[in-house]
Amino acid sequence: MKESIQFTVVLRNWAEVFMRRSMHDFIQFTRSTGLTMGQISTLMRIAHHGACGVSDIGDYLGVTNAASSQMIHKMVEQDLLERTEDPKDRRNKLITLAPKGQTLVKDFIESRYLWMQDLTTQLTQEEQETIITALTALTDASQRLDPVGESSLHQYPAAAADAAQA
Amino acid sequence: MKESIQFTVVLRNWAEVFMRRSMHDFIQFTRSTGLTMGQISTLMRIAHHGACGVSDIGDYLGVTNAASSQMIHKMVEQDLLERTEDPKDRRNKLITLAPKGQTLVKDFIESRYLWMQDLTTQLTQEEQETIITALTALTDASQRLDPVGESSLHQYPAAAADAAQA
DNA sequence: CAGTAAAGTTAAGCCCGCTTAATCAATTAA
DNA sequence: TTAATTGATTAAGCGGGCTTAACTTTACTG
Repeated sequence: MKESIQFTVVLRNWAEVFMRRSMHDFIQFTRSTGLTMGQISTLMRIAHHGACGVSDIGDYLGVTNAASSQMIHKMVEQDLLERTEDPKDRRNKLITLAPKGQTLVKDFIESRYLWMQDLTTQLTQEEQETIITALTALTDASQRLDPVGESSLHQYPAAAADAAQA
Repeated sequence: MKESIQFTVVLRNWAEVFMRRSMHDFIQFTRSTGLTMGQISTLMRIAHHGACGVSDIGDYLGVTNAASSQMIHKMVEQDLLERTEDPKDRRNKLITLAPKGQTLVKDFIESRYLWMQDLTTQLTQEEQETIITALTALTDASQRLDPVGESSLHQYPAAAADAAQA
């Protein structure tokens, strides 16, 4: 059980480092873009989950439909989102990412990626390979625990690796 | 260079998974505690860096000293922070964590830890060991790139592992 | 076809974080 | 000792996010 104790400590330490750094960068990001927490989270949600309804997003954020509708209205005006009618049920609106919104999501993820890349520049080749294995396992585990069908962004497929290369 | 491409993809995927999940949990956390982004970030900052001045925190958050002072005032009233005079220079105030603030930081990190722990329950022993190695390397790299002297919370030492065990 | 339910939108108003500007206290410089 | 600087606080006011409540439109149901 010595392993278990070490495991706990390692996970806590990493959670602390990642969250502290992410919180700070996140605040900078909101200031530079003028977006709120809820708006960024909405962009991430749609990028991962695909088209959503107004109520879906409201539930996701924990606010009323009215608040969700108002937020989406502003984001459509800013060319971050697109709002179309669901042909199946014209009461529903399908909220999707506009190109500008997609770019913002990419930038948001990129800022985290760049930081982690920075961390790894000083690591040995072996350590980097270990990290590849470990993070792949964690990402896959996340996918298993919270599976999602459609996806416009989630999980860069291996085939897209070349395009993803800077 | 095939290795480099794979590395990029893995880091981006993990950054996406971690941030999306963290954003959502973070919003829930702010709602349940009634704290703002800046307040939580302030708690994390002090927990990691140690006692700060009012201006330090303002700079860190990117707001004016007035805003920082007002925020701290409220947090002191809520027993989250303590404010004392710096004996070296009585103009300075030393802002530190009150017990309640420490607990909140721990809870915040704990929520991330629990999620990651959840992810790993399904992984093999080998994979878990790989993760220990990888995250330790990343945490250490972060420490090297952003070293800090004093610390009230940062980096659970190995000796404290038993106490950290649930 | 009425009647009801569901999804969104709009409007009015509250709350609260942030800014500017003025003020106080403590330190440093002339 | 006076003047100037620095750190922090307070007050007034703006802006924006969120809520409740009323309303519109579309879909289901008896």
